[in-house]
Amino acid sequence: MKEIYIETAKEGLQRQGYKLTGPRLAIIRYLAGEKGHPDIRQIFTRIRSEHPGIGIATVYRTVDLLLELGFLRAITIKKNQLRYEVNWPGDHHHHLVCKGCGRVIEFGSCNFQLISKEIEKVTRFRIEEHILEAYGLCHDCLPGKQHYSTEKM
Amino acid sequence: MKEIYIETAKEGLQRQGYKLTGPRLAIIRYLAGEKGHPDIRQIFTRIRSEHPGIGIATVYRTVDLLLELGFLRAITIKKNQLRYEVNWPGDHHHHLVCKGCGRVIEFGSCNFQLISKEIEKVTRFRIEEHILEAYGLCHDCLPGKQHYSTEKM
DNA sequence: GATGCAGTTGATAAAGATTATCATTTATTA
DNA sequence: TAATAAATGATAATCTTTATCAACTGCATC
Ligand SMILES: [Zn+2]
Ligand SMILES: [Zn+2]
Ligand SMILES: [Zn+2]
Ligand SMILES: [Zn+2]
Repeated sequence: MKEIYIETAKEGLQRQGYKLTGPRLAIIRYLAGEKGHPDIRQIFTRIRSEHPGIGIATVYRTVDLLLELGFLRAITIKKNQLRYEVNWPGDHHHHLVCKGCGRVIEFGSCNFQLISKEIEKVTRFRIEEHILEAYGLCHDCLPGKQHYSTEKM
Repeated sequence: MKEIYIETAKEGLQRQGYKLTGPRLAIIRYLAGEKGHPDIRQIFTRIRSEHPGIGIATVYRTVDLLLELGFLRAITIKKNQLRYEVNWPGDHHHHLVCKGCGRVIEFGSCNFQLISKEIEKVTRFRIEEHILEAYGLCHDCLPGKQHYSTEKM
């Protein structure tokens, strides 16, 4: 799976005329093995540990490129902080974020395609992608409904 | 509608112990009459035209406060740029953004609630809100499928 | 394998966005 | 009206993202 992704990304870059450079390969390999949802800063520091010379600008550039080519997805865990994850083929899922502790859970039960055709017809748009994020409280953060006692104490 | 929103927001602020200040009222009134999806900068410049002394920090603070209290919603039109809109009671809608021209259309046919209960059961989260944004091409941007000819010319 | 070149990189400057600080002002209550 | 805590505006400080450009490199050609 991971190897297939790496190969597919490499082929994709080359087919579109982009060079297979060391920094790009390092970023692709790292992302292919990352299970979480790192932000730019995390990607940068992780890559730099085994590829010390890399610059932050290259990370921005490569992440943008991988987004454009569809090898990455961007998600919004919290305001003003984009996070990234591999866009595994056939793995369509979304995220549930706990507003208490920040925990992120993925869920695959998306029913957007049930209404997208109708929306396309009405709006005459061609819908290519969508993002869906749900926010709430996880089981650990639920019980203490301290909102009343601590909010304006 | 607009007046009701303004009154509700004023009451909401006071009930939670926040002062009804000039800057806050100016921002609330402006937002109540805004039909689009302004960002912080737009809110700031609009408010300043009739409330010249206001500082950008106050706009940030007030917008954050209104978000927390549920009087505003944040949406993501494009990467790294939050935009805001009034959270009208009973008006649940989402956005369709054209990747070509940036045009934004709202649609109300959301079916997320059909799966949210199941997700809550499985994950033991309590879901409080969700964001859904669709991206694609509007009718005007569709015809010229110049992607092939211009992309790497 | 050497050569040429366009694409890429890293360093760093520049620009923008957001937050922190703090003296002054203001809404609210009594 | 006076007392008080909250809020504001100016601005410094911090972060984030983008622009610039000389040096470097993958890759095609020979
Ligand atoms: Zn939690
Ligand atoms: Zn989906
Ligand atoms: Zn809207
Ligand atoms: Zn919805």
